[in-house]
Amino acid sequence: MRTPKDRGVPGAGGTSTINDVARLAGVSIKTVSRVMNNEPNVRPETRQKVQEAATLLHYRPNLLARSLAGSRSFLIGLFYDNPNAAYITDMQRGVITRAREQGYHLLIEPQDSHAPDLVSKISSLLATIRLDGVILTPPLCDMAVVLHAIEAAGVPYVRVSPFLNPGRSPCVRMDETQAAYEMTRHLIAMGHRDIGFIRGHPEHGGSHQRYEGFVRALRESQIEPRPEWVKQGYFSYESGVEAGRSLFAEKTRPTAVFSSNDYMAFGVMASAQQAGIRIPEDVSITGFDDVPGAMLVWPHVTTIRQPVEALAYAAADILLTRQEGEEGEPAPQAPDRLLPFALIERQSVRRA
Amino acid sequence: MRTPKDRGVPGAGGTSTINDVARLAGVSIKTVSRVMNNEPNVRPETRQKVQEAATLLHYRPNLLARSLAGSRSFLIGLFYDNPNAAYITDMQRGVITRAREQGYHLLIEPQDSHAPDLVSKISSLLATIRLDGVILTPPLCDMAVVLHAIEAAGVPYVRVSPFLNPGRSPCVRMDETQAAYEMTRHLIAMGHRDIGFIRGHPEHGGSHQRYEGFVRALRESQIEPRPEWVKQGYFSYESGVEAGRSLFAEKTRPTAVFSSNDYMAFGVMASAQQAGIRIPEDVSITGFDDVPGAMLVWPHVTTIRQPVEALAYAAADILLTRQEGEEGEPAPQAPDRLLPFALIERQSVRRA
DNA sequence: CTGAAAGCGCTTACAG
DNA sequence: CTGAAAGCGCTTACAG
Repeated sequence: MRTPKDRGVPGAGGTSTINDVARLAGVSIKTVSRVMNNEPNVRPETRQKVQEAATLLHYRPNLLARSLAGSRSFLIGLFYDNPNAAYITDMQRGVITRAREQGYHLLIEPQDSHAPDLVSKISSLLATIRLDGVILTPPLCDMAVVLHAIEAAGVPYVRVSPFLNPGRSPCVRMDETQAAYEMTRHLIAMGHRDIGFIRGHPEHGGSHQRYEGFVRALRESQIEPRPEWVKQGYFSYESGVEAGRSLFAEKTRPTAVFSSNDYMAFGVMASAQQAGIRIPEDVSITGFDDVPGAMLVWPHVTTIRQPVEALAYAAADILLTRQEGEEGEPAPQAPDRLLPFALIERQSVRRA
Repeated sequence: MRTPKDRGVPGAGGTSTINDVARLAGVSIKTVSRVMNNEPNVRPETRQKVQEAATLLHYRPNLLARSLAGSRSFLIGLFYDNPNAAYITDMQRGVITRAREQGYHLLIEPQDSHAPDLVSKISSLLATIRLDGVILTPPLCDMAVVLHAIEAAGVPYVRVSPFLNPGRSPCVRMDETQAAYEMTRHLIAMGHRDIGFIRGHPEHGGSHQRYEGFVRALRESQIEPRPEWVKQGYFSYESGVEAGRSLFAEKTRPTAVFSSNDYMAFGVMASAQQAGIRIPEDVSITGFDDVPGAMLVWPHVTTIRQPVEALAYAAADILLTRQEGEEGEPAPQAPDRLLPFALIERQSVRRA
């Protein structure tokens, strides 16, 4: 008779434990622990003996036990509230790629940023399961209450593309302002001076940065943005349709429209089509993000490629590198990591 | 001086433990455990005392400790190898929705189904972290070696849309054959008799079922499928372009093309456009899946809506319901759950 | 209805 | 270079 969960013979179907390995190798469990964690101060022969025993028994350290006894859980949490499937899967892929290099796993925690109990949910989660780090994307990364809850729980976190509170935590980002600036410069270089703009969701920091880059490029060319050509959108296809309708109903029409993201650009294109406005013959369209759909619509959309997966990888890297580092100070003010974007020219823009 | 990880005063910033609650409530930790797990046999007053103490201390049972001591980890794993972002996020959403109802969390484990060490990776993962259940999607759910590894680890699993080995595990699915059958019937009802077909990736069971439904509907109307109108695709946009080119290069052209998924349908549409073939005037197109892009391309694609999120919810439900159930027998041969699909008519089909 | 003891599988802090 | 002891925060199996 053994414990209720009968593990049977070590290595035979059931899982073997550190005790099984220690016994087989003829050492203490502490030595097995040292070997498994690649700690120094183990005689080479001893190390090998242990490794052989571990291999023989198919031994894998139990993550849960390591977590409870030690100071690491080997779990990273990804918090988000974003309906863009491509963005989410790219983020996940980037984080997992880096996490796996170090034996970490990813817990995904989609959150409703408008839920009244958002903070208590996060606090509760963090108390229930000790995460070694959390990655935050917009708009959660700009919510002070969220940051506060995570800080209160003492969990390290990295923010992706934050807007508010720079310096409050390590961050990864691309230069959204510069990207919008360059896109606008591109339109101007193509001969456009009458350019409309569809703003993104006001709760997303990127929306403001993109607008800022747009205005900066315009003014640099002595063009004043015309308020009637700047429409508010919410990053959704539908909001793009509506913004497009409103824009194309103005007395005079711009020759180009810069949408703060691709989905809205698709909406603008649909509204143009309904109004009998041809793209790019009558009006040029540009987007932002380079989602897969940008190659699906016709004409294909000129846009900015966000390095989402690379941002995610970098965010995980900050978390895990610090983890491995000295216990001491949290690395001398880790500077934000800035990743490059790319302007992708396709068929939705033509010379004015 | 306390332990190295100084938790400070219970409830003040740090996390409180079952001991803190027991002390404050004046009971044993076993009683606290009973209350937290909603077990019977606790006097109402005792229960209340404990609950008050727990609330006061912001007590949350440590998931890792529960896992190690008990038989549950409160962790579900989702294994997949699928590039379709919408499918993945829908799956995740469905699983998480159900999992949260019971305090469970989701670990995502994308896998390369062609990796030579796939099985050892899965075995290793399962030994490292005791999951309470695993959900498998195509093509992983049809790989015998994968099923074997999970069974060897003694972890319950549910398969989504499996093709092979029916009855080997609980499954959730929609009737893919019937869906393809109905789509084909729809085309026939619209006057089409010359119908082409783009097959899906041969490693995905659905590919064969969809083709089978197509052929069945055709034969039922005394139409024999023409081999030169059946092209092999691989579920990707590019493979759709290629299949479309090949199809439209045949001496005679079908009046409709049924693609085994939407992305290939988009590719077929692109190849048609390049060949100067109008949709739906010259040829009707249908897809399968109803990905967001189906509403982005023009004309919008008539397709089959898969209940992905509902399938995921159902899969998690099977896992968690069994979890809660009797320890004894694994529920008398849980029947597969069959979920309804929907045929979505849009603009890519017209009467022949 | 309640609790004391043992133990889950590891790591920590220490001693040698 | 190695190990014995204690403990992480819970649940299990019992006893009363």
